[in-house]
Amino acid sequence: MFYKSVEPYIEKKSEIEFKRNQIIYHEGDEPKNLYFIVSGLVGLFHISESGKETFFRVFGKDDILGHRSYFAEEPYHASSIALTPVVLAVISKEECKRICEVNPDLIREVIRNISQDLGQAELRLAGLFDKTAHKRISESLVYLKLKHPNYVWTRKEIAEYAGTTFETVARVMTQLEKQNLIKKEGRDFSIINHEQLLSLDEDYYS
Amino acid sequence: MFYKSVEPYIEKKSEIEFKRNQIIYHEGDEPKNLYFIVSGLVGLFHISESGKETFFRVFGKDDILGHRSYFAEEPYHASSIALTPVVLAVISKEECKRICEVNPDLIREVIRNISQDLGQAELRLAGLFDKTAHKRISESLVYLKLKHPNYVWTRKEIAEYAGTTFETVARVMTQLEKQNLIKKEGRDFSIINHEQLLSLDEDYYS
DNA sequence: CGATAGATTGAGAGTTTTCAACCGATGTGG
DNA sequence: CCACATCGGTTGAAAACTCTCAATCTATCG
Repeated sequence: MFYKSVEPYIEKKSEIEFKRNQIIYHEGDEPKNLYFIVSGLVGLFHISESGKETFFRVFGKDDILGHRSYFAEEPYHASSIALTPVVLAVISKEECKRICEVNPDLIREVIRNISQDLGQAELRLAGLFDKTAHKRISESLVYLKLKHPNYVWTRKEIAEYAGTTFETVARVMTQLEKQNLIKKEGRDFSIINHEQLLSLDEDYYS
Repeated sequence: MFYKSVEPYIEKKSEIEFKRNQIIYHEGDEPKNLYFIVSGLVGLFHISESGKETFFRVFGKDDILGHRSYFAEEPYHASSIALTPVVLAVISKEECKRICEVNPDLIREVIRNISQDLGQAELRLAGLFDKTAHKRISESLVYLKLKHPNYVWTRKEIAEYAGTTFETVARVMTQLEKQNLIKKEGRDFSIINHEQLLSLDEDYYS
């Protein structure tokens, strides 16, 4: 959505390609560019001291990337990794500054987007404290699958999004399949009943 | 910090007062105003279905309030509550829009602020998944106490910030006092050794 | 000084993690 | 095109951390 509204204003455009699992930028680095996704899927991950990974956000076609650190004027707090082969449009900080000045819409868009992400992050925070792993996993399955139906999410990615371990994800998915709420298909899965999956009471044990 | 840079541009100014524990706005409400804190302390809390509360953010003098929802164009995702007696300057959405147009600095300030908060929220998310309650509590003690040294934080508030229960906070604080890292003073406490408190190994059990 | 909100401490329960072993899918080189 | 290597997934059992519930204590304030 972003890229389309900014593209006309770009003067110096360049594109880069990344293979699956390649790192686009590292946690701790100073942001030098803004990126827009031309094609592919990108995940934003944080790795803690103990080595545990957390999956913060997913980005898809036309999404902007690296904007939080750029506008926060901070180093990256997490690393962006290509989940599929990815093509990015790169825009330098200087160019971005210029575009923001001639086209205030970009900044309006970005501030709305970041504000929404902040709300979402805080509600996830509350959920991590409040909800069982079972519920968080159900919600993550719906969120991730709806957002990118064609990508095959690994148990590990789901776990890192939901804030749990891949073993727990596997267990919960087995249980959800027995309840006919999802269907495992190889390593992929599909959702049979969205509403029930989200309104889960989970006092069901087979 | 915000209020000072915006004040000169305000045409219609009005102030409201709140007593301790009064609710400034409710989760779910549609934002109609922006608020600036003239004096006092405000907490942003979310209450989940099960009744568990989470403490998202603190606001103090000159901070802006209600901005996330305003810029996200969403209803409030949490409630703002006066932690002390509070005086707020109220600015209508219309006025805010006008100010943003004549004074682009406000929006630059806000986007930086929200971006930093998003980073912080996501790192808390990662910490909730990764760190022990003990460590999260130590960090919360430092954060809250440094930010507002004169406010007497309750165990409940600390717990809701750290993502744990007040009983666990009480236990950890007792332990930290035995290690001479903090000192309990009535219901208040002071920090004796910041660095050690943050670099805690916690394999220490007395 | 009594009332009340907040704090402490103990013991037991429960979810989730951890560690470990094993299984199955997928993809590649011979 | 098969065989094997590898990555991802499943399942079990035990351990661990934190929560919950409950009883008791203590600041603080009218």
